[in-house]
Amino acid sequence: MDKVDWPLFGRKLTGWYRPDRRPMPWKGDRNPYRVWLSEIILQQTRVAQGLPYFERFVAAYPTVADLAAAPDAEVMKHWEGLGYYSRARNLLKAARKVVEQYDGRFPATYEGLLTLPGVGPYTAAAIASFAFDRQVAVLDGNVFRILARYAGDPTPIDTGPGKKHFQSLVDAALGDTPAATFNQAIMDFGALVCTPKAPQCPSCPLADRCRALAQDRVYELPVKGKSGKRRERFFHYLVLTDEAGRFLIHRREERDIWRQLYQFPLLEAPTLDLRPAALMELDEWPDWLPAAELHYEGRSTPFLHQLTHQRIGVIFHRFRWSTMGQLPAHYLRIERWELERYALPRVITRYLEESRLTLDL
DNA sequence: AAAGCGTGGCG
DNA sequence: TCGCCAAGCTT
Repeated sequence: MDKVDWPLFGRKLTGWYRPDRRPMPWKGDRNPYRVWLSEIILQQTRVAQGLPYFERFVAAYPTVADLAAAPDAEVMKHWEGLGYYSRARNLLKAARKVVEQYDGRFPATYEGLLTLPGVGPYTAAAIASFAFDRQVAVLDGNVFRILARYAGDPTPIDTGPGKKHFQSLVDAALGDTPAATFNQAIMDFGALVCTPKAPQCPSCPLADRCRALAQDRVYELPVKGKSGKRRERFFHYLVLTDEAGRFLIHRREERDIWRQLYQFPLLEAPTLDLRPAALMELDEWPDWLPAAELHYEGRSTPFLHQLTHQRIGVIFHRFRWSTMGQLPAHYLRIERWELERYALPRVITRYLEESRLTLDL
């Protein structure tokens, strides 16, 4: 097998590249704060989905010092709906670290950037190249796919050795090409030409040297292990209101999805089909909630909430709890309108939208 | 080192 | 409908 001519790959790639083919508000921006913010938002997230969040964060927090000074709950609220909420928690940690330990300035090297929470190899390389002109290549999903196809390389991409292997390939491909341009070009190329599902091979400028295309293996590459099956879960939310129509909520703290987001009291059960009486029989039923004082007011239709590794059936059970008095620690009694001030999982905001339409709440 | 972490769009 | 996957990181 002949060795791949990586310098040629780099020349063709940068020859194809035009910044305006895929406009993004942060493209060409060299401000480390905005580069970092955009890269965190775009981790495992499509540009179209992240874009409004970027605008919102920049407007709310123009500088890293503004962000560092923000309350946790406010940042989580801004992040609401974007998913992977550890990014928001780490965003704040990193902003505070920059302010407190780095005098308000982002580290200007790949290694320095890696010390920030939420900044891994990809993000450090992106910031180092875009904001500080460091000669480092990014390795993201696009790069894996493009290189695996171009080189016809069946090395699995989701293992330690595989990542190291493709890092060496992209390093070779980068060569002396200015890294900011190369990195932007290869990611745009992956988004516009060498796409996962419907790659534009007939019009691809790299087609004449693409080994996957020559061997008709484009759709088999890159190789990755098969995804495990989804965990099934069933959530029963208790929507408890007092005589004034106030709600009971609390913040999720456990190592699980939606940490630091707010929700109604939750019972997780082995099934979705539970009547109120069966609900109260569960071991999980909270001691502080006297079943005799509750007046059942109906339940929602089931919601199916799909996550990458879980499918969650969710039902909201409405109860009137007129004597709602002393609350357990960490539970909040709030007005209906105050709900909007808390960061909520998507399934809960969807329920609230729907129940507003049906006038249930 | 593998598993866990959200949400939405697309074929 | 369903699985894949999108500018990954942490533990």
